[in-house]
Amino acid sequence: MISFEEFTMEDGSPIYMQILRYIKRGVAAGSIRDGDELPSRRVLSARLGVNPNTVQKAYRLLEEEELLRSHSGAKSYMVLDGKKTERIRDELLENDARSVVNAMRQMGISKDEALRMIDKYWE
Amino acid sequence: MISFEEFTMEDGSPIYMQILRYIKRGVAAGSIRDGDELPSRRVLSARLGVNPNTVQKAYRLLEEEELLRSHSGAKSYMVLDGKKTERIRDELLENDARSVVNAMRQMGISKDEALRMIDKYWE
Amino acid sequence: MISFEEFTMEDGSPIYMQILRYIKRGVAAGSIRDGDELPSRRVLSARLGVNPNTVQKAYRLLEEEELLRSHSGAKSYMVLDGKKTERIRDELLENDARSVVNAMRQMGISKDEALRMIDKYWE
Amino acid sequence: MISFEEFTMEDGSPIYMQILRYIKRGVAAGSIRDGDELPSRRVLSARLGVNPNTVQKAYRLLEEEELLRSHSGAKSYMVLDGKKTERIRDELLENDARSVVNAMRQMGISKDEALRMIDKYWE
DNA sequence: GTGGTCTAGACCACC
DNA sequence: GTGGTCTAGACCACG
Repeated sequence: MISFEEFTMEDGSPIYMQILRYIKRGVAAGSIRDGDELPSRRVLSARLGVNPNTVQKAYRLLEEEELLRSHSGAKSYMVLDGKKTERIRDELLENDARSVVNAMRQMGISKDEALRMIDKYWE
Repeated sequence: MISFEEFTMEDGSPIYMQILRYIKRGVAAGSIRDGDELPSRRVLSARLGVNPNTVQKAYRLLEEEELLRSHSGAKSYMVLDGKKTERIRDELLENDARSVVNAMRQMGISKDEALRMIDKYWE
Repeated sequence: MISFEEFTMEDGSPIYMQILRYIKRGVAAGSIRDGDELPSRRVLSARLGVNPNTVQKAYRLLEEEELLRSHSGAKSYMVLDGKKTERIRDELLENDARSVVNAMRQMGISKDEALRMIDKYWE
Repeated sequence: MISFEEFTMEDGSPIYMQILRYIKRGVAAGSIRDGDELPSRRVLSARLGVNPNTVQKAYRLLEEEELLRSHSGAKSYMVLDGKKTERIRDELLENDARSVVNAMRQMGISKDEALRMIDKYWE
C-alpha cells in the first residue's frame, strides 16, 4: 500500500495535479512499483482532507495513462514497466529541474548560491 | 523599462501568479529597482501571448502590496525600498527552496544527485 | 425559491447591478424574506440569458453586504432582518425617486404630467 | 447657448451616455431648439469635471444621429425639426416611464404610493 | 448538482 | 497611448 506520508499541499496548481505528481514522483523514485496498491478514494481523500472527487480525478488520469488499473472491490493497483517508469522519470526531472533553474536564474542566483540554498533547506 | 526576456511560461500555476513571481524574482535579484517602469498591460500581454486582464491582475496584486504605483492614463512604476526588497527575497527563497527540496525528496533524490541535476540543466 | 419573473433587462447600467437592484427591490417589497432561497448561478444565468459570472458578481456583492449566505457546493439563502430591510428600502426609494424626478425635471415635465405618464405606462 | 445647469452625474451608465441623454431630454422638453449652440468640448468637459474625450464621444454620437452639426471655429449647433424632436421625445418617455414603473412594481408599490413618492422628492 | 476562480475580449474614462 | 471594468466561457473543488 502506497503511503502518502511525504505529501504536502502546495497552492497554485490544482490539487488533483499535485496528487498525480506525487504518485509519479514516487514512481520515478522507485518507491512505487508495479503491482503496488493505492489507497481507496475514500481513504485517501480523508487522509489529505480533500473531496473524494478530487482524488477520483487524479486516479482517472492515471488510468488514462494506463498506469493504474482499478479492480472490483474498489482496489486499485499500479501497472508499470521499465519503459513507463523511465518516461515518467524523464518527464518529471526535466520539468522540475527546469523550473528550479528558471527560478534561480531569474533571481540572479549563481550555481554556487543555489547549491548552498538547497543544502540549507534540505532538512 | 523592465524587460521580460527571461520569462518563460510554466504550467500548473495561474499565469498571473507566474508574472507576479517573475517580477518579484527580479526585485530579489536586484535587476528591478525602485522607480523602474513596467510595460503597459497591452504591451506585456502581447509579449507573453496572454490576455491584458491576466497582466492586469498581476499588476493589481503588486499594487495591493504597495510595490507598484499606477495612475489611470499614466505609466506604472515600481515603488521599492530596502525593507520591501528584503521581504520579497526571503519570501521567494523560502518558497522556491521548499518546493525544490520537496520535489526532490519525493523523488528520492539525494542531495548530491540534486546538485548534479541542477548543474546539468543550468545551461 | 425566489422567482425572477418580473425581471426585465434595461440597458445602460451594468447587468450585475440590475440583478442586485432587482433582488433588493424584492426585499423592500417584502416579497423576498429571510431564509428565502436564491436560484443557483447556472439556473439564473440561463434564465436571464447572461453569463454565470455576471450573476456571481451580483451574489458576491450581496454577500459582502451580509444579505446572502452561500457555502461552496450548497445553496444560497437570504439573511435578513428588520433593520437590513429598512436600510435597503430607504436606499432604493431615495435612489429611484431621485432619478425619476431628475429625468422628468430635465425634460421639463410638470408634476401633473409625470403622474399621467406613470398612470399610462402602469399596465 | 445650452446650459448644463440641471445636469447631475449618476453612476452606473457611461458618462457619455448621460451627457447624450441630458441633451436629448432638453430637446424633448423643448428647452433645446433647432440652431441652439452647444458649449465647446473644452468648456463642457471643464464644467462637468470629465475628460474632453468623453464629451467628444457624446457629441460624435449626436452628429451620427444628425442632431448636431459642427462648424469650423469649433462651434456646434443643434439641427432639429419636428419629426426628430418627436422621435426623441417618444424614445425618452417610453424608456424613462418604463423603468420607473418597472422599479416601482418590483418594489410592490401601488400607483398611489408612487405618486406620493414623486411628490415628496420633487423638491 | 453547488459555489468559486482564471483567462479572455470588448469597452470606458483618462493623458 | 494609458489603466480600469464588465461580460463571457471554461475549469476546479465541493456536496
